[in-house]
Amino acid sequence: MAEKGYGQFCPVAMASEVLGTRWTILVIRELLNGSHRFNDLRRGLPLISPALLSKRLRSLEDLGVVRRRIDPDGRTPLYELTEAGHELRPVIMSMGRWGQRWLESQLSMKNLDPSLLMWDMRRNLDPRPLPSHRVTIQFLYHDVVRGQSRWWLVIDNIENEVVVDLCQRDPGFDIDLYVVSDLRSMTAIWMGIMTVQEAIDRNKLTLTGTQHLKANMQTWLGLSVFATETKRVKP
Amino acid sequence: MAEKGYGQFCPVAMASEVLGTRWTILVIRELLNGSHRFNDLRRGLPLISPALLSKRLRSLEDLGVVRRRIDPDGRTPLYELTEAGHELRPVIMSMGRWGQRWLESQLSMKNLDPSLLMWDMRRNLDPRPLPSHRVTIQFLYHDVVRGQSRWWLVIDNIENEVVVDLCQRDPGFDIDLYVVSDLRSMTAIWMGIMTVQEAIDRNKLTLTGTQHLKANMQTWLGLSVFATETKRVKP
DNA sequence: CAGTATCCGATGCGATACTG
DNA sequence: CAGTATCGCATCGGATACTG
Repeated sequence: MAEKGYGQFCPVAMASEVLGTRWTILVIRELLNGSHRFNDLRRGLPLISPALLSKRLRSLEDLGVVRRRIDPDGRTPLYELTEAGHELRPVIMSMGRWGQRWLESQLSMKNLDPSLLMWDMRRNLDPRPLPSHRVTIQFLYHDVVRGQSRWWLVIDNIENEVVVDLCQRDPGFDIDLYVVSDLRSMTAIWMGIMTVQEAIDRNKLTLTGTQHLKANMQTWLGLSVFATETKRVKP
Repeated sequence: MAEKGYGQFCPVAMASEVLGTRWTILVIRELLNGSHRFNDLRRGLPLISPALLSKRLRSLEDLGVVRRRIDPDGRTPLYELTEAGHELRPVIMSMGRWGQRWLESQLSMKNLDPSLLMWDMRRNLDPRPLPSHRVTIQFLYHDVVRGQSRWWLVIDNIENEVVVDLCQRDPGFDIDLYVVSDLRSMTAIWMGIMTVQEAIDRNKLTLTGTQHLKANMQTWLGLSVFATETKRVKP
């Protein structure tokens, strides 16, 4: 590697020079998804080392893609996208669409991760079909090691604002719905490869609880933004 | 680097895992631009080593993005994009648009390369405003080292098909138009940062030859596909 | 919580030469 | 023309521990 660049004035070359370094695209994806704090970013990127995340954020700041601010409330830093950063959305979206269409889901299924899945669910959950009082949903992945197998989503209305909380410990509330599944199936549902109903029919998913929540799971469980993209390779 | 992956089932992560390796995006760009032969690809990627290009093509083949065929005419291999490969066009285009809008042109201008520029021009030249007989245009970059400073484009009609030839040696035909410029200015024109007329007005470009060719240069010189994208950073 | 500091190892990749 | 073979190094980034 005498020089790191491609030596080309072509905008594609320039762009892939800066976006092509490891983790960069995923850091931007997290920012686009609404993570702003250092440790929120880490949560969405469990395998990145803090040193590297820090380095990437700094480079992106130098590039004019990320702006670092101090949270007016606390004194903790916040990272947000600049206009240039927001305009990367089409890049990330087109990559995701292509990945969903053309990469074997088998590949995805090698990267199962209950923590990431639940974190995504928390983010995309659609509270509209839910009742207006507090709702607690317990997830149990029976094929996952203890300690990562049980999760609780608590959806609440606090001052007319919907708050979704994700817990790894029993929050102590009455459970409105129990969701029992294997991790693979739940991930497949999330990715749009299988519907809730199909999973139930194949005995991959068991729902126990209030009828309303059971019947509307496909709706309140907001899927991955790429779920509507049709697979073009063996699903 | 214990493992090379990101450990995420997210389609964006999967896609950037395979598209993020060095040179991959540019190899696909070249294939999208219509290069199919190994050495044509090398010409569009002067800094890649043949070993690495070979390796990338193989990976892309394994991925189902590239198909390798034997040219029926000769016995030389041809590389072409599969359907999955063609669907990467939105990814490359969005990256290019973003690069054109948000990356300082100064950066691009560090990567000036007359050979790449002429190769691009040859490819994008629009013959429609040209006369139907053979046209020869000589380019002279007065600030470029001898051996890379003079180029000839020969546009000809052979059996009702327009053929554009790029030469580094005088083809011997009468010259219909002389284009004299510095490499930086010509590249800026190509990238849509400056118009032909502006370059002439600023004494950055001199045209000598038939009136018709001079007057229509902005048209027959097909610009970079990203030239219409407006710069959002200092041009 | 939000990072830095340090170290070190794997490996990606460049350089060069060679072949069918 | 279309690659393969080989070598060796730089460097990227992972692991770990520590700090304001």
